[in-house]
Amino acid sequence: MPGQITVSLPDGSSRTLDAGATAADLAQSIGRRLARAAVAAVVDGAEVDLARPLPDGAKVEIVTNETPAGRTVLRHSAAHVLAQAVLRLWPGAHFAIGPPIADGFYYDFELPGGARFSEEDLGRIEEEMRRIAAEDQTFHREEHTIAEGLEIFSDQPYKSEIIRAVAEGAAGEEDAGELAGAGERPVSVYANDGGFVDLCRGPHVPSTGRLAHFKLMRVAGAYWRGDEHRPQLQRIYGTAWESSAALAEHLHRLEEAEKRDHRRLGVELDLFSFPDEIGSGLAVFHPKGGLVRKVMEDYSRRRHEEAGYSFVNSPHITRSDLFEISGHLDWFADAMYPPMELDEGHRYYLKPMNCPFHILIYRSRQRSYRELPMRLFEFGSVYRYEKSGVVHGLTRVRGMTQDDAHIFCTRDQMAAELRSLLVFVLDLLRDYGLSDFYLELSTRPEGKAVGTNEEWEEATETLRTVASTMDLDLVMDEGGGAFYGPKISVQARDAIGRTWQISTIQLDFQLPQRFQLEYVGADNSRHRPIMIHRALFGSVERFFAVLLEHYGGALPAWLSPVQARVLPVRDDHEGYAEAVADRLRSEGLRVDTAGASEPLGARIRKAKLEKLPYVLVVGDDDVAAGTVGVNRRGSERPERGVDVGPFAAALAEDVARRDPGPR
RNA sequence: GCCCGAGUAGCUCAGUUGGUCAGAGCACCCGCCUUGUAAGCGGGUGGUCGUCGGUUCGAAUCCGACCUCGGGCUCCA
Repeated sequence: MPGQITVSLPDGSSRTLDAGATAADLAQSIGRRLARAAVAAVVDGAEVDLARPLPDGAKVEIVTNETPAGRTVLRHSAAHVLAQAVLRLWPGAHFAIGPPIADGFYYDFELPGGARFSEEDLGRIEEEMRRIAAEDQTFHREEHTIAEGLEIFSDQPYKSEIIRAVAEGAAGEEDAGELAGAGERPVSVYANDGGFVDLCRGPHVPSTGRLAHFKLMRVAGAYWRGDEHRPQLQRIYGTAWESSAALAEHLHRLEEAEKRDHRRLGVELDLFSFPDEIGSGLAVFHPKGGLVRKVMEDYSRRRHEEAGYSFVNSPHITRSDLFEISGHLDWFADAMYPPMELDEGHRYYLKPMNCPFHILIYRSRQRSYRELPMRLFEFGSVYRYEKSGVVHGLTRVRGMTQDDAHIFCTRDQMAAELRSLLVFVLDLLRDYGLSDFYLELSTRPEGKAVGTNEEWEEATETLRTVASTMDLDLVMDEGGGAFYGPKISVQARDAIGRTWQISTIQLDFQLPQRFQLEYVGADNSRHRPIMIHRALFGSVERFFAVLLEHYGGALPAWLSPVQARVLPVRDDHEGYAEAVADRLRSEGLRVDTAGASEPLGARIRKAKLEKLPYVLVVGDDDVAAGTVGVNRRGSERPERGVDVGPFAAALAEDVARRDPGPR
């Protein structure tokens, strides 16, 4: 029928509309609720504004605000409004890029006269954003030529730079969200009724009035194009959601995440601290934290022993010669503590890595192919002079202990060795309670690497092949390898879905050459081994932090510093409480008692705040019957009259099996 | 390293414009209470207000430098 178009919907149905109808009209024709929730549309596979007229025969999908794609549109639009607000408040400000990100958005600015945002400015900016939202300004999309684009943004150096990058076909991925399509008029901009124009590919919500549930979170510095040699801009982070409930839920999640922050739990549970007197990024572990570490390490040692590793030890400090040979002083020096001058000009360095030491152990005598693979393991403490701004709790420190091992093997052995290693890694991590993994392959860091292209290619391909057999997602990290070789890292998602880099496995053809390592083969001639560097925890400190956050401080019984506390109801039950504690200790359990100087409720509360797996209460009935009252972490109500012997045996069994509960 | 912010008792925090502003709760110590599943009562110890310097008659409060921490950027186990 002339004057009408027909479009098809995702459910296979089709609808007929007047010619010139937009995606908004389509949504409206389907239902008011859909129209209200609609923020954009996907027309024949491309995301477009709701105001775009639909071509006849198009496949159309309405994007609603509560979907991931819809939230992205909301957030991109909110970033746009943020920029509009800032330019209203600071006339002459320059704005750079403002993309949506996970849970929110940001925008980078440069204020006139070198002015800087402070946290207090966020309130004013947010107010201005609300005003713009209240004005319900329409977003108008326009497409321009390069020349027109440069004219529109003639007073905006960062926008101009992006447009010129498009013109030269050199637009990076970062810019992609900022620009437009192809063809003669590749510069797409969005203009608001208020006279504000931003470079943007879109789509945007139809008007600013659709944005209501947003909040500015923080202000931070950020280098232009992520390059520390370029100007530093001011970045404002915000979050935006489709409803106030979704926003509130997001803020609540942030609060919950804060409660399981390992730095906070470290203080609350008396596990570790960072005394100022020692210096930034250098932790001390208190008795309870030290005990958790010991349990972690003991189990790791046991597993390594079973997996055919040999245990070695090496000093924390070495003469510079070692790191000259290894190449660390050429490639890693800026992450090393400066040297100590000793013994008439000899320079000594704290070690930032263990590998050269293990290499010297290998090289201490002639090796036969019969000894390979040789797996040398050490809990090796290393020191790295991290830049002051990057130190962060136990996850980024200046002194750490790696569960480090170096495997020396033949080229023929390396694929099988890597494969069994990956299985070993994942199996071990699962025993500590992590179960959701993916792999990352880091390739040659251009300009910061030793070795030939062929060697890197072979090493990288070997890792890729092995990784691809693991039935896990594999993502690329171009240029993220170590200076001597590519690496696979194991990333784990924790209980609330955050990802952490845990293990790293690096394949190295370089250090064996630099140290001229050899083994005598079956053919009676000398060959060069290759090396695998691997740390499964990454560092004991970081892994400790990850586990603390994963469990929210409620460590499973096998890792818990105190597995059960016995509480006598009255003074006269203390003897029995001690007897119960001793009975449990005889099963190898870690148990303490808390006498009746405080009311039972108060002692229960303290034990709960310490997140102990079990609190055992003993009173008259228990003394008479040889039982305990069991208050198990995570269970609704306590269980009375439990026989001590079976309880002790069951708990000991849970510990032996590294049972993950109770939480 | 860079940008923003913060450092007041072991912890969490109050301290208006510089002048009894050195405080509270928890923790800790001492008493009393003798308790059946998340805070019993009373008393007490404890801080040169991150450090050093400056402004001032007078600084926790204003200024500067440094240290440490937090949020980011860059970097990374």
